[in-house]
Amino acid sequence: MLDDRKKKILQAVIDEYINTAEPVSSGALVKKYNLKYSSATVRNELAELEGKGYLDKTHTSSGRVPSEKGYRFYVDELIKDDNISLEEIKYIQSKLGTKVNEIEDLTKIATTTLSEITHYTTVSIGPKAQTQIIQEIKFVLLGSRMLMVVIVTDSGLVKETIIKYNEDITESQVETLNNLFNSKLKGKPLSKIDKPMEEYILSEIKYSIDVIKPIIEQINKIIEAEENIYLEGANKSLELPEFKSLELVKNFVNILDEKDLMIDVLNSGLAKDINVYIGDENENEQLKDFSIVTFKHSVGDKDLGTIGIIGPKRMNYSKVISVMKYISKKMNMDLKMQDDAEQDENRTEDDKNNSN
Amino acid sequence: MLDDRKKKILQAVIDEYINTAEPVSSGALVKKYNLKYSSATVRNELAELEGKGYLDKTHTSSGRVPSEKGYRFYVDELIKDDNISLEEIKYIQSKLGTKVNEIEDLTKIATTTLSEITHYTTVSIGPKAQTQIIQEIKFVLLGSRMLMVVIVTDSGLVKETIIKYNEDITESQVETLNNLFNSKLKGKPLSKIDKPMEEYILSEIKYSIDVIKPIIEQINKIIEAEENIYLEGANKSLELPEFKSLELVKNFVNILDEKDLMIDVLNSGLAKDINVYIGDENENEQLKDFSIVTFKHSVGDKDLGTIGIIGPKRMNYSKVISVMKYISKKMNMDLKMQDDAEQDENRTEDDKNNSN
DNA sequence: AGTTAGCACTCTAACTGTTAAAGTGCTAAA
DNA sequence: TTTAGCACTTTAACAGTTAGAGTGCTAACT
Repeated sequence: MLDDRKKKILQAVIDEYINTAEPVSSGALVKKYNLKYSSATVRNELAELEGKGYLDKTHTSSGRVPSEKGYRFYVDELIKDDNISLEEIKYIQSKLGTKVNEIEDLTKIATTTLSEITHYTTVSIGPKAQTQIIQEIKFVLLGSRMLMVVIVTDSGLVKETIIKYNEDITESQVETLNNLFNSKLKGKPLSKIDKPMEEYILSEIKYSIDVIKPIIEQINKIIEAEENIYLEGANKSLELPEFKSLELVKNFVNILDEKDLMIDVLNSGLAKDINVYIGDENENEQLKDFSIVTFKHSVGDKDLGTIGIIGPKRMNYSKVISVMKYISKKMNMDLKMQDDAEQDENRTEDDKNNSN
Repeated sequence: MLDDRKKKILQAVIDEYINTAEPVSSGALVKKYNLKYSSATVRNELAELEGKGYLDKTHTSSGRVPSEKGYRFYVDELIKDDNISLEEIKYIQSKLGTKVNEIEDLTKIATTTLSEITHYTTVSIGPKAQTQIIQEIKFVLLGSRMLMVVIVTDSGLVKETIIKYNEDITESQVETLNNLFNSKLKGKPLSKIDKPMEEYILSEIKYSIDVIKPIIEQINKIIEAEENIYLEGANKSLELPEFKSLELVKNFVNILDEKDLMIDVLNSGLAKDINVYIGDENENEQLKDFSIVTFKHSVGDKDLGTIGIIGPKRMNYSKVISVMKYISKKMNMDLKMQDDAEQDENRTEDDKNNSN
């Protein structure tokens, strides 16, 4: 499609524009990138690249600026090698190396680290509860009228909620609840706590509907609750030259404030890969002046959360993608190790059972 | 200090400025507020008010703008009656009327409602953990290597955390932990889980330091963790005319992003009252162009969280203070009722005991 | 053929000057 | 003590000018 010289010039234009945020002139390209052609030749090439839709101009006599098609080509074809330094790798290792007890904490640490290294605004959400498999449901009595429900899923996600009653709950009631819910729901996906299930449990249990009803309600609430969004480095973006426009700043703050929007975007990405949405490629109208890069992290097919970067279309895609790739790999390794440890645990138990 | 006419004119200037965000001229005052003096007389009064420091000018021939001293006088002396409509009262009642199981949820609802009614940005934090009294500590085994610690305090705050082990934990160990921690810590403030306590527990318990150590660490982490801040309506502020200045917008976003700063401000307010900080009255340099209004809500002397509004110095103090007062009263009533119910519960039990 | 020097042309950004409108402060009279 | 009247100040908006940056095109060169 594009010959080598055009590719090289296109890459130079985009690299330069990402660096300087100023329209790139033919003269500057020749000087800074040691091109062995004159500015006039470069001008002809630039005109052709513009004709093909890879570049734009801000006005008739201005330098060139990448179009969205240009950025897309750049992301797909032109950035090849890893753009991550040894210091950055070490920093990531030190941050992700700290022991955490809950997956969400690891996600938060990764989100913060990603923002620190790239200097962009990052967002993340935890795993989608609905798809998780219930490993255990535990009812715990706090005082005499407060019941805590704890649900543990197979990927180690822990969700808990509290129900307050106007009458006392006894330990034997709690025992019954534990048995009933576990026998019925262990191994099922969380989304299974639905209407038929509710009716079944209500028919099964011997005491008052007033005890069960709020439990089901409350469990459904935490399952359906949109994952809380975690945001880091909103202020960093504002230092970028594109945010000299008040309009854009307001749009940006509005986007970050509208949590459902960010949750949708994070959820829409494909698993097992890094997703790049440039400007108009975003479904939502509000996002058309921004680019978003996301990745889901998971072990096997278990969704463990999604992390994303949002910034201007003039984003340092090469750095962002490299750092994300590394963080993604590192998180996977950490979780794999943990998973293997659990496997070991199971195997040891099996061995014990066999030797008995 | 100020005669009645000056007070009246000062109030008119501030009311008008809060409405229009434009410097107020002598002519506009006479016309809009039906003053029975000519603009020339008003001009003389304005000049005197300026001389006394209650008003400022943006340039020699401009209208008047309230100074911080002016706002302070306005807040302390000039706003008297409640500025809250029946619709607003009903809306608050409907929002705060929904049943919640955890105090933090009530605080969040109140924060959101406050933002919706005032159209300002609101922030809140939960109760300070350190001062709470431990009512119960419960250890719950999830699977065989995951231990959950749940702490319930006297004001109904529930904190929980998870510890993962590399070896199995038995139910009897959990039992021992429950007995030991409860016998030692029940009725003590959360802050009491300190070094001497740690050593005592370690000396008392019969098994490995590897089990206890992470528990103490993890408990300390959740106690010392700065309360998560809850933010609502950041975008609403940006519609205000003061945020035509890019500089101010960036400052504002930076402030909201710097969570420690907001936490400090919320914590610094006095209990049992509404705190108003106008511009330079704020300790922090970054806040000098903004005003902050906060209140703590509590039952008795139990701190249950703090809610605040942040906006430009040209804030509708009268509306903000009225709405806050009402929400504060309403929250207190709700919690009082709940408290009374618990009292009832205890009394009923006492009665039972007595009748036995 | 492809490349390039040269030049006319375009557009922006910064600045200068001008003008109308808004508002004050002051003086002198009521 | 109040107020009408007026000179003075400042802003904001608009128009005009200019220097500089950069392009596109033509014609010459390899």
